[in-house]
Amino acid sequence: MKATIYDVAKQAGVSIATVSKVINRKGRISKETRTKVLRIMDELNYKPSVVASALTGKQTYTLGLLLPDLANPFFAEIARNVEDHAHKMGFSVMICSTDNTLEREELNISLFQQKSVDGIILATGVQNGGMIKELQKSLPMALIARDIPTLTIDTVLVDDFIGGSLATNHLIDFGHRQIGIITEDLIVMSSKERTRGYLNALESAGIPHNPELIKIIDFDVQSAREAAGELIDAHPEMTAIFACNDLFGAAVIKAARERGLSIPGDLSIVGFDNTLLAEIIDPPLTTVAQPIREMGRLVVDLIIRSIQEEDSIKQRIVMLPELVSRASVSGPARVKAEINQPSPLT
Amino acid sequence: MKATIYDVAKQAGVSIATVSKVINRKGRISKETRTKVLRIMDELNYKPSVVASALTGKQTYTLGLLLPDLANPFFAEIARNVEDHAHKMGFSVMICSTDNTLEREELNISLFQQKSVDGIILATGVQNGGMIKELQKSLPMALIARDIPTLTIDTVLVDDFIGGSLATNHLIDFGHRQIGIITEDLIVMSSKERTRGYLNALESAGIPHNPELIKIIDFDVQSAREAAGELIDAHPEMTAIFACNDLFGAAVIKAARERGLSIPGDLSIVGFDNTLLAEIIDPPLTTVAQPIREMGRLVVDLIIRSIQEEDSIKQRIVMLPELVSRASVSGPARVKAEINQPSPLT
DNA sequence: CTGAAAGCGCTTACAG
DNA sequence: CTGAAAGCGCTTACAG
Repeated sequence: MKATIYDVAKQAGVSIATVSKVINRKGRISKETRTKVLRIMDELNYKPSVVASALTGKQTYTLGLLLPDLANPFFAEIARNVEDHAHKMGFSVMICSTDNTLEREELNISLFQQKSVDGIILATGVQNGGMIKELQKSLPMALIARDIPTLTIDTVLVDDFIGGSLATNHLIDFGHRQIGIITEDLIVMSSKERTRGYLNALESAGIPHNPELIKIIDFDVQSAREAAGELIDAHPEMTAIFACNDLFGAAVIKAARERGLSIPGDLSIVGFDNTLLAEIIDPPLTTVAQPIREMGRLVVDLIIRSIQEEDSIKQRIVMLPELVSRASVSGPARVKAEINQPSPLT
Repeated sequence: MKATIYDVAKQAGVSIATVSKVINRKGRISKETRTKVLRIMDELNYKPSVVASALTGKQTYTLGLLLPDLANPFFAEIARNVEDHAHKMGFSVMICSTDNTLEREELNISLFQQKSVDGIILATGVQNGGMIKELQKSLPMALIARDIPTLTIDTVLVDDFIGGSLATNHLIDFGHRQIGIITEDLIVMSSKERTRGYLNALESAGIPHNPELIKIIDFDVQSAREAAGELIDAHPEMTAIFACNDLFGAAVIKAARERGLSIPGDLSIVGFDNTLLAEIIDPPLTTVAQPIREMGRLVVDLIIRSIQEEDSIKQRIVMLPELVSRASVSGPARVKAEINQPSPLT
């Protein structure tokens, strides 16, 4: 029913080799037969089978993308941008969510292999560097928004340490001294770095850090909300929270409001990622922006290069995050009050 | 380098036909050779090539999913659930965003065909029923969260008319009479139906509807916010808005807050979809829930059935939406005031 | 410039 | 129960 290369060849009165050549613009073909073959292909609505040509040693022109959870806005935006640029480069993308379990990760990678994807992009937190190292020999891989420093592998990510500093300094600049942080498990590299950035910013500002102000939680909105609540209840002196992603930021807003706190009046909040969420939420969330679009474009470029060139030089592209100032941060109430009072010194 | 069926056959001292049979559990194979082959397969870490077996007339075990925008939380959640159930059934899924343009839609469908996907799930608003009808002959298709009533095609969607009524009646029950609506272009079936539900609810309650309270806009958050602003500014008598999706609902909240209105005190809002957004936002958004998880499961089941059975009976599954009551709705201020005043009659 | 033939890694009758 | 052979729809040397 669907036309094959044989149908085209027969109709055009040439061999399938010739048809193949005009499809792939390879070898020398006379203009006449080329146009004729092209015309027949069009008439028959012939589309070469990717699976057949893949079997002959060519590519499948599909990429695998592994991420923790497609329903998470940050990863959904990553996926969208990877997808867009991949399409532009002639690749489709197969997407799998792993919920960060090693089991689903291995399963899906093995699936990708069976389906002969040309390369795999990982946005997921495998700690299993050994496995990846092994796989990498036979299949191009790249990391996005993740880091496995021990591996020679194409990587594009944001400097999370700087991001954490940026967020914390912003708060410090506004006069905050008691700053809480809510972060994911520190085995996740990006969380660890953001937390390091937070600690470093405090230290640089000469603010002693209080370990009790650090909450490490699982990645789900509910725990974020509870953690924020506990933090707020236990530390009335705390005037600001750095939430290590926008989802957590939203959760902090909720917890604060439930306790009758106004934002930013009673509690300032800065998030991370600059997803749709930060924009849409009320108050709009001040956050550290990852250049998601650009990052998506870059991983795709890296992996395609590594697909097309044997032994391409691996790169590690570190983007600099930027603070996007919105409405969830102000000076702490105490400071405000001081400012409003006529200073005794004037 | 990667082991093939030949390697396994040689190692096991059998023919490739035999290996194939043990892989596919077909034909009669002695227990001994089966275990032997299985052992060798394991030793060689052999995984059958899906592309080779696909070429032999079998399936590719991949599904295509076409949606307007993966970065939109509603569709991201659809994608996640489709993906999950597809994996459970042994299928991978290739995802493409179309931004609802016909051009990208056709392009991506054609791509899916070249890659020999086993079936296509459409969550996208093609009006091009003719094309789909044609394609359907050669390739199983199913619709999710979309409707093309003129087509005999597997479909699972929510009853948008009832959804619209539910939302509006909820508002009416709370005493609202001047209810605005913000909806996408009415050529999108679901929007049209939700709006019909809204009108019908008003009519049933004997409330004359005011055409000026209906805002039809493009699908983007910015226009939603502007539209909400205009509605609020022009109609101080309006006490509630039905936003045809949660994203719009969030935009309405913003617009209202910008104007110093309190929610739900001054303005009640109900959304649609019950995405993560509705939960995370402040105030939590009362909304009409689509059973996204269930819907994802069902389309996958439908399309797989239609892949496996020639001429399967097409189904159209209409789920009933449910109102999820949260904090964005209360009685209108006027009514509240009356309630609070000692009634002159007592 | 064009074509015959082998081969990619499987599956599927068919024969034994 | 097992295997030889053809075929799926292409591409790629190689010959002419």
